[in-house]
Amino acid sequence: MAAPNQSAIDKRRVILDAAVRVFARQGFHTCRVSDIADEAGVAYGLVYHYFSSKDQILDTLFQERWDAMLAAIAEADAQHPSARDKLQAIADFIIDSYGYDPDMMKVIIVEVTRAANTFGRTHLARIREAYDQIAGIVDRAQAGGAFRGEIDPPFAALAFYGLVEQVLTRWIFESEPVDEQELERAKRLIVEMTCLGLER
Amino acid sequence: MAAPNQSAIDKRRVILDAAVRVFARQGFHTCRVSDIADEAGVAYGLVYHYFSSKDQILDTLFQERWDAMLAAIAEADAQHPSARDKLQAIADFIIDSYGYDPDMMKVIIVEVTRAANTFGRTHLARIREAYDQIAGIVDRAQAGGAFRGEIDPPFAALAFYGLVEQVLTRWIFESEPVDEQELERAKRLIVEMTCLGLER
Amino acid sequence: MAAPNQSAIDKRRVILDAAVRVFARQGFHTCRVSDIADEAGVAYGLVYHYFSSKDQILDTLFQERWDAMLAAIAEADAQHPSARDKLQAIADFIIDSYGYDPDMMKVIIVEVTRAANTFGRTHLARIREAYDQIAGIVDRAQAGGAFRGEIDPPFAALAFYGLVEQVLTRWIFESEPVDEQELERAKRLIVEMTCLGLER
Amino acid sequence: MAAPNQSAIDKRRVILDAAVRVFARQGFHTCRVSDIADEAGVAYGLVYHYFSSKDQILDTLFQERWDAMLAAIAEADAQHPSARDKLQAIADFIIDSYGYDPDMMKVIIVEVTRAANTFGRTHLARIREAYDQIAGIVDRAQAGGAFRGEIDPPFAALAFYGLVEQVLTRWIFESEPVDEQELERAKRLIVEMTCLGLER
DNA sequence: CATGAATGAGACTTCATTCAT
DNA sequence: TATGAATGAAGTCTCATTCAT
Repeated sequence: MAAPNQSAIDKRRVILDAAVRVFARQGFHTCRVSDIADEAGVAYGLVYHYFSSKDQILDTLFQERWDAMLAAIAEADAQHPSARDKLQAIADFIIDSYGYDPDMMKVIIVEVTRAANTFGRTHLARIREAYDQIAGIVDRAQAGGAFRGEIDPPFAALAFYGLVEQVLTRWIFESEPVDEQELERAKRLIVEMTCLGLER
Repeated sequence: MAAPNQSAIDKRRVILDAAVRVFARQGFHTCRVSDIADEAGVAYGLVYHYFSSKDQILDTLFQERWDAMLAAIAEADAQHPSARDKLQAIADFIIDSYGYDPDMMKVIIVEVTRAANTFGRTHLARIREAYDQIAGIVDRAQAGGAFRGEIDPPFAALAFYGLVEQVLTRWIFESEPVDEQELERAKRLIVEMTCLGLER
Repeated sequence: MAAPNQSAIDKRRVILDAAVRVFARQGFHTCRVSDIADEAGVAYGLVYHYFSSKDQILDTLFQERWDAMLAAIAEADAQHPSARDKLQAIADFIIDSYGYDPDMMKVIIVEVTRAANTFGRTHLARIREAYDQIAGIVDRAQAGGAFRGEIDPPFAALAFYGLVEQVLTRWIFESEPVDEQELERAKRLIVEMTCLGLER
Repeated sequence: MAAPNQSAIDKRRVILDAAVRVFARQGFHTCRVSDIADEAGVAYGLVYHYFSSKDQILDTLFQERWDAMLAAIAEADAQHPSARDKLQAIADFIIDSYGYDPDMMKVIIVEVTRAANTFGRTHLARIREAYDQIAGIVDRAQAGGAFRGEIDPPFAALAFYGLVEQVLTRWIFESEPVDEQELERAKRLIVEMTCLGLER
């Protein structure tokens, strides 16, 4: 009676977590709301008690995840002095996120991008924020002389994030789970590739 | 009855072209087969005379486009001696493809490449071929000493294609059309970024 | 725990009154039980503490109102000697009821009649009682010579009640509230029309 | 091949006719679209090929019927010189309509005319036209001296139509079908009551 | 008495696909 | 080749009702 029921199972959370698994497994368009309810072990109608539509579940998932992403980027920017270390921290965060919850990352990458085309127009601005923060890091590194000035920062952000996303996409399409060693190798190569390029 | 009607409007082509516009505008899952028929100006049933299903229309679109893509990569590899020029030719081809038919590229990227669960699965092997060809280019450049050996070729292919796709994705979700100058700038920066990296 | 809470707000009454407003505003079929609870300012489940179903709320409303109606008719019949005055008293009661609580009358007229078709079969006998009482008034007036005998009493009851209902229906459909003067005019005309007819 | 398929069964018509029976039997809100499809003997989806919603079926039914009603009133007004004969012709038309297709009249009265909140609202203006035409008949009869001037015409229209509707409503809620003799009696009494009133 | 989370049957509507002409 | 009516499975969402607290 003193504390709000912390021990009680938060059904909303249960549904959200189940949705991640179902979206990852079957895809947003292919799965049914009943699949989510079944996966969560709750009654059909309860999904609509907490969410107004199937779309809103995906929306919520994206928002939660993207908030964490933006926070991590800000944190990376604040913690590290060198641009390379900042990018490394961001890459680490995203790659570790995949290691921790590959389903969630699959949903974010596969479904939200697709959805941005139709109902997710709202999220575009939020997604852009991440790019802008990364571009800011590059911009300041160029000003400070650590990065060369030929590549304009927004473009550099595309390259960095594009590589990260491509790595995740590759993992997503592969059937086998990714081991710790592969995660570490990816973290290192992403930053190496971004900072040094291919040419000797 | 005598000659094969070459002059007659190729309805199959008309339907395919209409599908590109409709898929780009509404998304594959959101549009109806009747939308395609309407856009093409043909009767509902005719779509099913030429295609066995809605999926098959997208399949056909992807195959046509990806064949062209693979041919262009092979051509780029054959025509140019330096790895950098090869990559430039590939980037040029893809960027120009977008300039020529942005709807088509939008469909390929949004509806096929990202459709990990449902659609993309089918075409995975074919998509992989493109990566492998690019990786091959890098591999040979490393062997020849033009590229440094720290980045393994498949990973480099991810970086290159990831950047290209990211640029297109940005354009896709922007409302305004992209002008010629922007196309040229992108072509240059993609190769510059890939080959030289950010660090000075 | 000691005294029966007379001063306590009678939640059952609150719910019933709220239901009248909600049914009037949205219609019985269109509104949700939660709308009633919201309007009443009580918890969802409390509605089901006092009523076994949504139907039963409408039932209760009808019964309360129709009891009053039958009592008023009996009273009118008892108080006045002339048939015309009896009819006038009945018309006055119904019209004044509308003036006092138009929502309630709207519900009775619009929803119960509709409902009679489906679940309200029960109320038909009770509704018939009102007609029968009015017919009885006419019958005795014909026997006493005040009314001419050409119209059989049950039919006359239809004409009288039909006119009253039609007047209310008109008001119900109109958006603007009805003023006192209009109420009085209707009372007068209803009886005039019923007793004297149109022809000179 | 010459004539447009006149002999072909008009499925739209079949669905409409089936809807009348189903709405009359179960009520608009209580029946399912599948009930209509079953009653019509067509596939579920065909209902939606011809009508955009369940509501629109009822709309269509009302419009068809009310057009006939307005035409009949206009015809009655044009054909007969005396106001009493005009009213008689109108009463005849409505009563005969019930005799011919009681289900249709039940639907119009129970589901549309009384559906103040939701449905009727849309058709209000059209319904009003009928009242206005009847009021016009009364108005001219008063001007010509055939009717006395104490009752204002719109009010007289309420009385006339109210009685007709009340008679039909009575029949609707009685279980037994109405015989020819009863129809004729009603026609006569409606006009008699309206024109002469109850008092001697 | 009071609360509102939980249940799940059921309705409407959509739309890919088929088929008779 | 071409048409569009016809089919019916399937999915989303609603909401009356129950129940644990």
